[in-house]
Amino acid sequence: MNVMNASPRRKELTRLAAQLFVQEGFDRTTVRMLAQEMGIKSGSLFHHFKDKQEILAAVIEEGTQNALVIARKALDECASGPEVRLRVMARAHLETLFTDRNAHVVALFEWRRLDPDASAHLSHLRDAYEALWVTVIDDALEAGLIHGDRFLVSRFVLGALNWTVRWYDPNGPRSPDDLADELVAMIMPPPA
Amino acid sequence: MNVMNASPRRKELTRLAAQLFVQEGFDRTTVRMLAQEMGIKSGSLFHHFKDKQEILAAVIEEGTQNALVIARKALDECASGPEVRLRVMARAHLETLFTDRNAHVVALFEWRRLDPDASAHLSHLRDAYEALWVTVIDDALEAGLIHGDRFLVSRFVLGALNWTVRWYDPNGPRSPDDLADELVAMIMPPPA
DNA sequence: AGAGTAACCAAGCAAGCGCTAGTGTAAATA
DNA sequence: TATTTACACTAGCGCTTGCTTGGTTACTCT
Repeated sequence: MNVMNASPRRKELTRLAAQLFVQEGFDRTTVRMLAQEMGIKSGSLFHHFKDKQEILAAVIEEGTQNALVIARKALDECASGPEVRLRVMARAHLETLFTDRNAHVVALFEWRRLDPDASAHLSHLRDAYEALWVTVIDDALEAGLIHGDRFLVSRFVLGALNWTVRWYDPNGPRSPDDLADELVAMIMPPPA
Repeated sequence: MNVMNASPRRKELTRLAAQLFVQEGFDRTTVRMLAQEMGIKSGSLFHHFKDKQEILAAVIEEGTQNALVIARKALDECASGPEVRLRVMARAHLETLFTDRNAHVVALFEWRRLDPDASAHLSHLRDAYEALWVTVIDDALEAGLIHGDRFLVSRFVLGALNWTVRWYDPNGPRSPDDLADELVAMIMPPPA
């Protein structure tokens, strides 16, 4: 088995796995299906991954890692006021959600299939990402841009954004940025 | 096999199945697990349900049916203005979501496991429910209570509400009604 | 040339899967 | 009283599952 996680082959296999996990769901995706999609035999799969669980963990880690990087970069590039930062954060969220769509759908809907160890490790990553959101929401609240309970507002906003993967069509007329702006507009009083 | 769907025994079995489906996920729930939870042997299960698929369909149908009834009743009982109707609808949504929690979690996260026939049948039920939402949102928009695209607003609101099943603790200090009110407050400009 | 290693394969095991067939039994119906 | 119906049982078939084993190929580095 390949001990190091960074092999480029492994990364490509992880991408393919993400796609299948979304198409079929983790439980219905067999190691034989995964292998076929990757152009190898099922036995060879276990050279790259310890077991099926580890493939799932790799998929989720990849997606969450990217989300964190993109969000941090987006926030760093704009040192502007809380309104812009809120919009930028929402845009960054949808950007990751739809460029790494497969990985994120897996992270959102197959998280519970992770074994406890992997779940604990990945929870830290996810918490780091959500912490970014909380600061942005806090600033917006303090500036009087939005109103309500900080905890509830962030949950509601993240829920609305995450749920987009269930209905949004990236090939439709609306861009992800449009979506983000509309959501921010919805929770902010109209410009006087 | 029991042809009629309305047997009280079957209804109880459906409730138990919903619980297991939430705990383990549909795919990981075996007919043997279901049978044990029901206090019978796995073979006996197929006297009540044609196959495993039909159990899933029964669970989802039960939940969606109830949601529709509760929402209609709530709206009928208040012929008030659009603001109250919006609040009432949000409350009704969360009320069903947490009294029939198991069934709804299954409906939200295992829908794709339905075979095409069952899915088509149940889609009509779900569409009827969502149609209620659209009228309520439309009225609120027309009254100038909220602003934005009718399609996007309803998706965002439903997303925020549905996502609560992932983080809300009914035993915590906040009631579902509080939650509903906070969400409505979030998307409405503060009272002048 | 020889050693080491990453990537792969064919074959198959043990366990578990959904589901069926056939039977027993107590209560409801004729 | 005879027959049907509802519900449960035992036993197991045919198949798929995740994963292992033991070995081969192709490439790189010394």
